[in-house]
Amino acid sequence: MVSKHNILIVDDHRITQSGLRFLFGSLDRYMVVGALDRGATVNAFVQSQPVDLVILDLNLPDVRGINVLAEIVGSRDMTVIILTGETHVNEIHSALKLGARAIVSKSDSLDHIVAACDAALAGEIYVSPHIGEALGKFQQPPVALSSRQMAILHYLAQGETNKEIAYRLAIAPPTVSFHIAELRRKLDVSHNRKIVERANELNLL
Amino acid sequence: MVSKHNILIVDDHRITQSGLRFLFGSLDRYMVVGALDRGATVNAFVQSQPVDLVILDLNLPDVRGINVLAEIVGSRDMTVIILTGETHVNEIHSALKLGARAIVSKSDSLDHIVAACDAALAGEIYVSPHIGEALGKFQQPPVALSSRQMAILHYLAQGETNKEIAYRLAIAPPTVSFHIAELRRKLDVSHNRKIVERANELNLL
DNA sequence: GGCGTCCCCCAATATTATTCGGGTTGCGGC
DNA sequence: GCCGCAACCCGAATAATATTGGGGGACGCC
Repeated sequence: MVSKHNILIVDDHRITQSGLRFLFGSLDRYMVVGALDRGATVNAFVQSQPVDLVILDLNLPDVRGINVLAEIVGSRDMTVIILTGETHVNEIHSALKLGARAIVSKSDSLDHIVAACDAALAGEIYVSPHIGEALGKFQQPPVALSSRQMAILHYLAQGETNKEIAYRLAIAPPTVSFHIAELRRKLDVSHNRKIVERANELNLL
Repeated sequence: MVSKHNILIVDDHRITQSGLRFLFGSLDRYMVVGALDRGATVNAFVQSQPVDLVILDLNLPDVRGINVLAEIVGSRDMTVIILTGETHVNEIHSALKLGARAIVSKSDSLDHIVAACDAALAGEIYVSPHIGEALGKFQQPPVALSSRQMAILHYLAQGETNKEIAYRLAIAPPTVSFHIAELRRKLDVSHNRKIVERANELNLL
């Protein structure tokens, strides 16, 4: 290998940065050229110097990691992989859709992290076993809500009363109740007070 | 220093484990004797071999880190410090109350982690700047709920109806409504549907 | 077209929640 | 003791919400 791959680390945990630096320090084919703890600074960095691979945490203090991804991906010849602590299924789907080339959990072994980098740079898509398992558990809940039901769920989550929702949607209050009853049925809960909670569990919000 | 301090790491992020191993490997006075990623295995470990210092993550996959702390602290001559990713104020207070000797954020620099270990072993209590700042922001708003209000809030959070709550507490439904109105007033929300949400924000649950 | 299905809507009615006026208890201070 | 105060409780009237039953429109399909 004639030249090393330049790696940029984006993670607010200093200890994680340190661990990654140590890890890649032991590998000849990689070189860490920077480590950032804020999402807002990433774009400037990748435009100021060549970066081949970005290792991005989804959980940053200032910006949602997913937004950083959206901002930098595709702008130049650069591969982005996600290294995430908690596993939020819909964020992972979004990341892949946006063009992330690999997803690894911080709970995965170091071997998996390296494997993800190698695979991503080779043009493959890599999802670690830990993440894959989590994705498997969440196989599409077959709860399909109509647009009306979705809208009402949305307002419900804001804590609005039926009357307010009725006013907003320009329908009669009993109609709101009707849709809420449908939500209760589809979400399989007994009380209205549990609907929002359940919807959050299912990532319907 | 005649002997090294034995450190046990408890953190589900392998990369963090690795970073800590690397960090303490560069310090003569410390030695990492183990790294666990499950809370359930901690107790067995500390009883099987001498451990001077436990570095504990609060966010573990199986058990709440705070419970692990409660289980192991005081059982023997052992110091526990908390190394946490997200900063949940009430958990931090609980941890200190339970006997944790230091709190450090994963976002803190490595120097702070080492400082926390040194201070904790010296008998001091150490709270990192990052954590201290977060604690400062949250200066408890003085929302004091009566025991009745607390009980009703609890059932409310379970999604029960007024009638059910009335039955459980053996009081009349209108009385439940009365208490709920008090909760609305004290929590400063306009709708019942926001009470639980607000209570969670204020860590009243 | 005719049929089935799904989503949407509403009025009348039943159920639940809230407000209001009023009462009890317990507790610290004058 | 007596006052004020706060927390607690209730019944009856009122307001809000849920359910039921019925109907309309859009779509796909034979």
